[in-house]
Amino acid sequence: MDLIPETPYRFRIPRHGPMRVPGIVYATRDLLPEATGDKSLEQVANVATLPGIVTASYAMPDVHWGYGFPIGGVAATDVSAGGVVSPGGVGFDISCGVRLLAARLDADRLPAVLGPLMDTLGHTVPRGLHHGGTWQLADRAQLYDVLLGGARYAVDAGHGVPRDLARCEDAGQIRGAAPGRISTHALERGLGQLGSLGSGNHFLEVQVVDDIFDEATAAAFGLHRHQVCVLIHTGSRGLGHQVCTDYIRTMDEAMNRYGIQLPDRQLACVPVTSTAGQAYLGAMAAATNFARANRQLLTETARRAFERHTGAELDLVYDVSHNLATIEHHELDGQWRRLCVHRKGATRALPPHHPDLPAELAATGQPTLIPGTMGTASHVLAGVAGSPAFHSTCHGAGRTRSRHAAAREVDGQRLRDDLESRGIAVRGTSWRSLAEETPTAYKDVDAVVDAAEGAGLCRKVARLVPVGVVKG
DNA sequence: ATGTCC
Repeated sequence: MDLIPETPYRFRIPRHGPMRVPGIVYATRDLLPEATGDKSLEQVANVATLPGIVTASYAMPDVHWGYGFPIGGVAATDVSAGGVVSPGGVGFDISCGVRLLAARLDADRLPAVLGPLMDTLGHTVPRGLHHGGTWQLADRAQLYDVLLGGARYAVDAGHGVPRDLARCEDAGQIRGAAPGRISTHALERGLGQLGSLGSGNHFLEVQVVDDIFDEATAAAFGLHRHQVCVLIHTGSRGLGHQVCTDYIRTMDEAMNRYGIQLPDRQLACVPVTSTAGQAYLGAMAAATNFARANRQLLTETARRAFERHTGAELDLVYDVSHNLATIEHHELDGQWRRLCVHRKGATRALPPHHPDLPAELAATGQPTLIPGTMGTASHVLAGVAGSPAFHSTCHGAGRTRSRHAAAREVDGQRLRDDLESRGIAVRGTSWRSLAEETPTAYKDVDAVVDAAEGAGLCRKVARLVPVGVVKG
């Protein structure tokens, strides 16, 4: 497959075979997926065959192999031109995302309290594959309230403060949620999991602002150097996973009716305007509200731990999803089009003065949060004017090795000792899950955000480093 | 990512 370098930060996969648009990969040469094993660039080309896709099939600098679509992929389809929606373009963890909290506390106060603080977080943050959450919902009716209301419902029920909502994407509550389009099985899986972290690369970290690249924007976001922060990375748990599983099956069966032919069955999709397409988008929005309420509940758990050990309050900087499909208006060749924008392992980064931004963020552009891998830095970015890829940027470091390979090559206990010796307190769940998340299985997150900035997708605002990790 | 197989 041809991969033509166009700039130091952009490569092109020219149209070939059934591709309707080219592939565009934003990365440096060093960040491109390995030639062996990782098939993500073939996946970029496969996505370019989707009915209704416009402009290009995009990959972000953290691109790697995923289910059907690459992780780090962005694809938009034209709703009024037979454009499709695909669950594989969102991912299994619907509305997986990141929330950053800024403590009214500076790093010099940490050494005295870090151990007990991490112990409390370790004991009170539910995590791991099967674990239930902190908010035991009364019944399915209350779960419907969560699925319709998202973080807004959680705050209204006392699990947060109104200011939290001003700093959530979509004010914490995405529109169009249709809980009735979620299977009983998915509802049952979600019922006990609200306020839980999950596993894999999900984490809750205590971090310190290590570097500021744009003082004015950092100040507008509520961040300053040496400030203590909490970063929460989690999603919609078993509920979102089951929604994805259910609709992949539905669409795989329904696709023939629409005469859709694809190079990979994992791209299963239907027209946005079809019954199944509308049902998926309604279920996906409901799962998104679940994920946002989930991050709201974990915020409450973090606030209680900080209150107890430091007395410091935690202010929400921002909450953003990186696994989502949304209906958005974009101008293409001078015409405004209604597009279904899939971002899978990609983050929306609206430019300054975009109409969907709240007034207090209009001047800065959308805050975009990039969780690093365990023991490495995380980043705060902002959207920029004129960015390509429907105002999207990267979402994290991006895997370079499978979980299996990582666990084979790394000893979890030794990794923990290594992190502790570097001053990072670790509260994990199992040695194996720790080993699977070794930083050596990921790209260099600093290089990823530099490439994203170099490509004109966003700009850097602040860099944070971890001092305590609670790992799922 | 995920009750890592219905």
